[in-house]
Amino acid sequence: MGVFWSRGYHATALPDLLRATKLSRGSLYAAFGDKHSLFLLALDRYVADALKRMDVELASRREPVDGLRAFLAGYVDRTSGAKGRRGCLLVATAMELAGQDADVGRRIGSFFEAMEAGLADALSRAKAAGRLADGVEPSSAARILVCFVEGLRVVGKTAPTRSASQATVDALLDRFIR
Amino acid sequence: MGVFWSRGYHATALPDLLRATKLSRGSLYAAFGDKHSLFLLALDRYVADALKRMDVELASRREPVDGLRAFLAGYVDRTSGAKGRRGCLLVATAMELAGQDADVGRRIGSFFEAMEAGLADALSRAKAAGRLADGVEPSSAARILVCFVEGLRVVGKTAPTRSASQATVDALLDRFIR
DNA sequence: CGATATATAGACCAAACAGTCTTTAATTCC
DNA sequence: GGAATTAAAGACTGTTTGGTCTATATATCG
Repeated sequence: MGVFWSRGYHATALPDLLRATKLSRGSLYAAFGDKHSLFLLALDRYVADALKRMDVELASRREPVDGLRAFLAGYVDRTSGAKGRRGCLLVATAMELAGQDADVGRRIGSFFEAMEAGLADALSRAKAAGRLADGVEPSSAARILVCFVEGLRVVGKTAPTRSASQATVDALLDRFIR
Repeated sequence: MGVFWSRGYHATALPDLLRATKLSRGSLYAAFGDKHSLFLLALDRYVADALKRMDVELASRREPVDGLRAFLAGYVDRTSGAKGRRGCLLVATAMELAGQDADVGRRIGSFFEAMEAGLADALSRAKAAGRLADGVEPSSAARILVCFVEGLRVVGKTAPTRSASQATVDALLDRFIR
């Protein structure tokens, strides 16, 4: 997964995968089929990790606003400095393959849907607790946040400072939370 | 430019470029050097087009709020349906190359800076005209908008409907404008 | 211990890659 | 119209690509 993450699909060559998996050529093909199948597996793992992490951060037992803060803090962490420069397998894959590869396109689409649903849920709970600013609708705010955090990953490629990213996130949240 | 835009750097092969430029192999190398130089030229053109369009949309002679609406409407148009699926050369390049290719990284970084500066300027004018919601700071709002529109391009890869994108943009602007 | 199954290392393949060079055709210029 | 310049077409090169296959070593098991 790591090698696809760092270099993207097309730029990752078989020797890179052999080095990363410490498998021989034959064993790799016996275990995973071909490069594309292996990539799909890596992408699935990346997506599963991301969704699991989001579930923890936005867990319904904690304060929804704290959950949103934790969720966004995670993005600040992953989009600043060297981590930011490394980028995001999901966003890179969306841009590189989602338009042409249906298997990939479906995965990307359903990930965004899942993230939006999780955020909408947390936002509704925040609204029920009276913590949302006037006129904020959970569903559209969730879509805004999805776009915003994916945009953070793009801008993160220029390795902004953590404090700048954090300030941006705080300023955004400030418009939605009371 | 179009062929790099549709397929990305690594996935674009010499034959694709020959077809697109209608040049022979020799002429293409005589005119542009190598693939990488030609790509940089295409990227520069794409960036110049984007900045020029932004300057028009946010031009200081018109109402700043109208300018922001026009700017965002352009993004709605380019990130919905088939256009959305085609994606954005700049974002795709940021994800594919910005981390490893310094020439590309600089161009991406300065583009984001220029966009942020243009937006910050329009937002300050809106603030001076009393059109910004309470507590909105032009500089941080500009950073938020940069992230948001780049995120729109990512999510646009799943070809959302125009009305959904427009609603999201409206909901965001609603938090900043009065 | 000896036979069998398994996994490794890496030779090997055809195709595609970026880039060069030569040959032929089309222009331009006098 | 004929000489000189330019551009086109595509053959060619060495490398690298994803993928297969064979020979060797390692491990498993009766």
